[in-house]
Amino acid sequence: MKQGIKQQSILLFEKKGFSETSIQDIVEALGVTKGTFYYYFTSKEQLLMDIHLGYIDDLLERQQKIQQSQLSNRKKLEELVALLITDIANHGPSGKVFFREMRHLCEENAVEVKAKREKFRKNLERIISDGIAEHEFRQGLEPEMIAFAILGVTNWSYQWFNPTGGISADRLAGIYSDLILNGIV
Amino acid sequence: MKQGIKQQSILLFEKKGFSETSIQDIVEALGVTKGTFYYYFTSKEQLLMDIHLGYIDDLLERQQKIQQSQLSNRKKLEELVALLITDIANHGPSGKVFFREMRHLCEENAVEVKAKREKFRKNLERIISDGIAEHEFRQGLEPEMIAFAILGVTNWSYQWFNPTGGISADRLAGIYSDLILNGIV
DNA sequence: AATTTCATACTAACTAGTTAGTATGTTCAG
DNA sequence: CTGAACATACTAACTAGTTAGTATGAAATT
Repeated sequence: MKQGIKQQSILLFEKKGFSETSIQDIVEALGVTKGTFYYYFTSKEQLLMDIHLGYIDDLLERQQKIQQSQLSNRKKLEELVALLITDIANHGPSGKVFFREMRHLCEENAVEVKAKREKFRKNLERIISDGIAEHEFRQGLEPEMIAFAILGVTNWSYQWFNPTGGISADRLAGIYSDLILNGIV
Repeated sequence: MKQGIKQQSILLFEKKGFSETSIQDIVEALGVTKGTFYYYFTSKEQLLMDIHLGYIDDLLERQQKIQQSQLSNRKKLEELVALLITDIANHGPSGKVFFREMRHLCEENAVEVKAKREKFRKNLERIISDGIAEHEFRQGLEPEMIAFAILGVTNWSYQWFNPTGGISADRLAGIYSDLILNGIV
C-alpha cells in the first residue's frame, strides 16, 4: 500500500501540483482513508521527500556507473545525455515532480536534495573539464556554463517531450548529443 | 495601485509560489485591504493571467523586431539568445512565475498563453530552418528539436543564473551562442 | 486444540486553522 | 452629490494532521 500511495501521489502531483493535491485526493483515488496515509507517512512533506530521493538517488547511481567506465569523455557525455532523456520515458512523472515541487520541501530536506543535484551537476562538469584537458573537447570552454547548458537542454525536455509521440527517446538523445558536440554551423 | 499589486504579487509568487501566497499576503505587503484587490482584479487567477500576458507579449514583440531586421539568421539567433538571457536580469521574477505557475491558469487562459508560447517557439524554429535553407547552418538538422534545445538552454537559466553573480548576462549569452553554433568538439 | 496475546493495517470522526471570494459600508476628490 | 477608491466584516469550503478505536490474522501459551 505504501508504494501505491507513492505512485498515486506522483501522478496527482504531476497533474495538479503538490499544493493543489490534498491528501484526501490521494487516498480517495486509492479507496482508502486518511488514517492509512498517516500510518505510512508522517507528513505530506515526507512523502514529497521520498519521491525526490527516489528520483535523484537512482540518477546518481546510474551516473556513477558511466563515470567509472573506461569510455572516452565524449562517449561518457553521450551516455549521460541518453540517460537523462530516456529517463523521461521511464520516470517522466517522477521527474516532473522533482523539477517543479522542490520548493515545498522543508529547509533541511531541500538542502539535502540540493546537495545531490549539485553533485550530479559537478560530475557532469568534470566530464567536460576532463575532456578539455585531454583535448577531446575545444580549449577555452567554461565547463560550469556548459554543464548548465546541457542540463538545460535535457531537463527542459520534461516540459514538452512525449516519448509516445513522433520521436523516440534514443533518437532525441542522438540529436542532442550531436548538437552539443558539433553545434549547428 | 493596480501596478503596485501586480509587482508585489510577482515578487511574492516568485518567492513562495502562487498557491502559497494568499491575497491577504499581497495586500498586507502593500498596506491595503482585500477590498482594494478585488476592486482592481476579479480573481486571483485573473491577476496571474495579467502577469503571464505582460511577460509573453513583451517577449513576442521584441522577438518580432529581431525577426523583421535584415540580419543574417546566425546573427538573429545570437540576438534572440541574448534577448532571452538578458531578460532574466530585467524581468527575472516575472519569468520565473511565467515558467512555474502556468498550471494555475484556467483552461481558457492556459490555451491562450500556450498559443503565444508556441508562436515564440515557432518563430525561433523558423530562424533555424531559414538558416539551413540559406546554408548558414548545417544540413540535416531538425529545426523543431534544435528550437526546443535552445529554449532549454536559455529557459533553464532561470533556475540558477544570478545576474549579480560572477558572470554577466551578456557574457553568458555569448557562451551559449558559441555553444549552439559551434558545439564543444 | 483451544485460547489468549499482540502487532498490523486500517477507519470514522474530529480539530484547528486557512482560503478565495462577497456584501456592505465609508471616505474623499472633483 | 456622485462615483471612484478603498475598508470592514463575514462566509462557505477546504486543509493537514490527530485520535480513539476496530477487524484480522499470526504467534505464544495453556
